[in-house]
Amino acid sequence: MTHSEENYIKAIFHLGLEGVGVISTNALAERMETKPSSVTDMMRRLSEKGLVNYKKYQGVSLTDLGTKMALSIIRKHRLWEVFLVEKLDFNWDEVHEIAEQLEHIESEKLIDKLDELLNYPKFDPHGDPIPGKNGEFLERDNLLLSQLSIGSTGICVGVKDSSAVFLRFLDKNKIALGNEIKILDKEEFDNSLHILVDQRELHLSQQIANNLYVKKI
Amino acid sequence: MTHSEENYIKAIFHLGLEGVGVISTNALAERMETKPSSVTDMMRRLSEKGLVNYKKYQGVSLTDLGTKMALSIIRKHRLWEVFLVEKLDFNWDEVHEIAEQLEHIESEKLIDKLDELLNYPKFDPHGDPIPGKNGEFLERDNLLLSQLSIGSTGICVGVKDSSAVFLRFLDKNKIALGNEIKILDKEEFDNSLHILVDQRELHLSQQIANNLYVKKI
DNA sequence: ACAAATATTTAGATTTGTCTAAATTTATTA
DNA sequence: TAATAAATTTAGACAAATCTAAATATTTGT
Repeated sequence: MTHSEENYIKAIFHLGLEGVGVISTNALAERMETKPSSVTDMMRRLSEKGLVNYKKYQGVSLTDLGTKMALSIIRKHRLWEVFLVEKLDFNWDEVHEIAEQLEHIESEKLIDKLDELLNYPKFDPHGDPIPGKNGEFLERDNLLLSQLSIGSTGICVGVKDSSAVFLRFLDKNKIALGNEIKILDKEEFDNSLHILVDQRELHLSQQIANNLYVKKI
Repeated sequence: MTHSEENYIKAIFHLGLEGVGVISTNALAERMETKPSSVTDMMRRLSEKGLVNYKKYQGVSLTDLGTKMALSIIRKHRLWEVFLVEKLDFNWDEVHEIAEQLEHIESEKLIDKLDELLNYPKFDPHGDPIPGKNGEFLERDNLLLSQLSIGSTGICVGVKDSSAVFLRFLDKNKIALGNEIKILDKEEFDNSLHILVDQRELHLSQQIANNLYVKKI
């Protein structure tokens, strides 16, 4: 597998998790920041290798083999992210780009050893679950902070948007994974929230609340 | 820089250290396991980028910029090798191939942090010196075990051949970097050696002795 | 259900890195 | 030093991954 092929496989997997239904050439092109014609070419190649189901004009999906590959790449990506944060002291907003490169390193043993060094983590620094060595993959509950009702409390377990800007916003406001967040009030007008986190009262826009995963307690 | 370009730069640097004089297209082709015509193409490209001095039929050498690049890649390679051995418990015969991939990861900060994690090592697991962040590069004394005279003692400081077969031979015979080796006798016929290492008497062929670097004491 | 809009694919070109075969230059040696 | 051998470069081709522009298919709206 080339790096490019791996990146397409990963993108198809992520689109599959997000949206429902088939994945269109255009959607994939947008995700890959490339042109639809390039996607068509690549789909033909991946289809020949048995990694995707592709029929002209019918959209694309991963085969079992393709899904296995995707999980392997995502496992590598997320383990490397944990390594960067836990062992090399990177901030969670700096690790994505480096992990994008490291995820393509080929060595089963390397990943197993890394997993061991990190003590078999189940989640990456953004709260995303790390697929197991044999492809086990438990999706996290996708309850968003914006879905909690007034008065209830949740533990922050992940971010939906893991862009550096969003992560730095959370840092600035001292909101971290593991924090308890209580919904004090909700504005009817814009659905913004008044919350209590760590003894502090904060005001969060709906957009922020839409990008924080919580576990209700 | 593409991976391929980096590999050529590295190969030119290593050939420069080994042999004397200019580096020929054929020598580089052999080292890169490719065809001379491919080398010619690549030399033109690297020359345009200012990384090598290249004139048709005149051989090639690195520019200052090319040398800086080579040292940076070698630094990354060797730091990753230390990481694999020290932190992930790999044997010294398993790390080269993985480091060949890792050396192409782009992130200055990553390498600085790795250097720090490993406590600023000066040598890799094979005893090769690790270039500094600013391009400092001290070549190791290149005294070979085969050059020691009878009765003298040296500390094993490196291997010239770092192929897995040779490294496993050393493991099998419990010869490791740091060991003291005393030359007990030398056979005139084949220049093989009788040595004392770690209280044990061993018999080494000249070929083995030609691939072990020592520091005389 | 047909025309217009949208999505997708095809055709043909480009870049990188490679190859083989042919041409050319440099080195050797008789 | 001239011919032969060896080394090197050129020419032309190919695969991967991309692009633009044109052609084709599908979807939508009236």
